[in-house]
Amino acid sequence: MPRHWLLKSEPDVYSIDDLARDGRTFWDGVRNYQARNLMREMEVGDLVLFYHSSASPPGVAGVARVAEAARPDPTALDPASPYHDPKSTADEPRWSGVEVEFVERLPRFVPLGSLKAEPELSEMLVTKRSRLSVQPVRPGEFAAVRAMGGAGDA
DNA sequence: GCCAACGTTGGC
DNA sequence: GCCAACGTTGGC
Repeated sequence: MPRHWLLKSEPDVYSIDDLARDGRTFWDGVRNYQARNLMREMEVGDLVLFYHSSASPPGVAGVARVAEAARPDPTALDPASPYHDPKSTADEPRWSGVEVEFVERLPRFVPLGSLKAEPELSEMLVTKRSRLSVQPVRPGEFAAVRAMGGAGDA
């Protein structure tokens, strides 16, 4: 059984439409240890809610899938990258990312306010831990959000 | 643009 | 190891 996750991206930087255009992308730039550790747990085939943060409104825009498990994030070693981390080295990479692929754009965007208003989702982390950019999602939560977004059977 | 929440850094 | 200072995230 695949696990389920939520990944946040600012749509001004990289949106679900960008992923739809690209087909797949390497999820780089995560610089939080808890988020990194969660990404390292991801396995190929795991399903991802694609969340637009710092948007108006914020919310879930689509679904992606883990295409490749975690590997070192090369932007940490690149001095020209905004994600450069001088404490990361090639021998001991500090940060990781995963490859994700586009699955679907939800027919209806599911705003954060709707997630918060749904009793079934009262324990969902995105409604409580607003600053964690990579989150585990329960199977029931994943299904409920897809249904709220008007998606058909998977 | 503001600010609350919260993660990280670094002095001691 | 503590904790103050600081920086960042992200909702509003």
